[in-house]
Amino acid sequence: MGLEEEIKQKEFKNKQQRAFLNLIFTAGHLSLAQTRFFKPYHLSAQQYNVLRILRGQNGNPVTIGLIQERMLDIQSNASRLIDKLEEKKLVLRIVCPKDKRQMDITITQDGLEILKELDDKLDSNENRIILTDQEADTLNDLLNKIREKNNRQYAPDASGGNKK
Amino acid sequence: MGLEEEIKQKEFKNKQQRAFLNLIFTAGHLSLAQTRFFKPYHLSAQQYNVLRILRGQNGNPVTIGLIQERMLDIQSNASRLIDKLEEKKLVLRIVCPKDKRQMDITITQDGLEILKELDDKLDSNENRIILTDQEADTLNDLLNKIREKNNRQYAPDASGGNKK
DNA sequence: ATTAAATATATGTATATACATATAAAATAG
DNA sequence: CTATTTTATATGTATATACATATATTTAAT
Repeated sequence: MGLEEEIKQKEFKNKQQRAFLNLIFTAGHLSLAQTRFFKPYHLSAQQYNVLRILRGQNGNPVTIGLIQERMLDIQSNASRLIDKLEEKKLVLRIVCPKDKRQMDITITQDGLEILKELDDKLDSNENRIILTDQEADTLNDLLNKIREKNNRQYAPDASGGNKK
Repeated sequence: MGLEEEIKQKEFKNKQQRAFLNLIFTAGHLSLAQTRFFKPYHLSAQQYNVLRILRGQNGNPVTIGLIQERMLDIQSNASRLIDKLEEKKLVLRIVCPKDKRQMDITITQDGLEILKELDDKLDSNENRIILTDQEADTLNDLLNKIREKNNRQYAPDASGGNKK
């Protein structure tokens, strides 16, 4: 079903607007699907993302800042995410002895296990993006292009207006 | 900058995974940009979306349900969104006389004016998706394709697992 | 060394999201 | 016509997001 039917809107200002709305719309769907996928594990997609980052370090501790930097969700509060993961005993957080401002975060055995379980489950579903290699590349390129423009226009401090 | 540099991850399982992550990542950026764009007007992107739906009705009242149906964000709480818009006097909400369960929502003059202002501002920025017509079409098609698969796999009630 | 600036992380707060449940009115069944 | 089911909307609640601000520690300046 095309975007037009889904949101019952026939008219778009131009193809760019339609693609933009479709992007927001589709991402919303995917992110809801993700939320639902992770829910039975009492994890959010973000938390899963953090666990993967940690696993990627092969046991080396990682700071909150580094996690923040690598997260998909740019405004995410890594500190509170780690809180949640720590509560669930999926990560360990200790003060870095070299620099007491920093926290050394590592993934626990429990964390690794839940990741394993999720990976298996995701494998069987990961073909949820059912695109050919070429299509996936095209999509990837188009998204990069959009972000490139977007980054210039909406830099972190560009408020985009200042009405009252 | 490609996704690889932005999230400092060189390895993806496959092109599909990279495209999927890029989609989530890019949408996050766009939606943050939207949030910031609307902030000076004390509106959210969703609220703007609702106002546009209302304007599209040319003065005919619209029910909460219809708004919900047309919204980009599928799980959005139209009822509470209308609350906010009513507080700001941008919409009018009255009980429908024909069916007292329903609410008749209409956009106010204030609502129309703020929309006009935003439209102008958006016009000058709407080229933020700087794609050719052909690229925009391609993107649109790819997104539809993704959603199509996704809809089948993650139907509203498909929990996707049921661990504790 | 002492004060100021920078950095890493945490916390407060207002709003939004996801979802379950409640309330009220209308439609339908008997 | 009364009881039941369905529909339209609202509310409660736990969690997440955006962002401003606070705290602690290190680095730099004088």
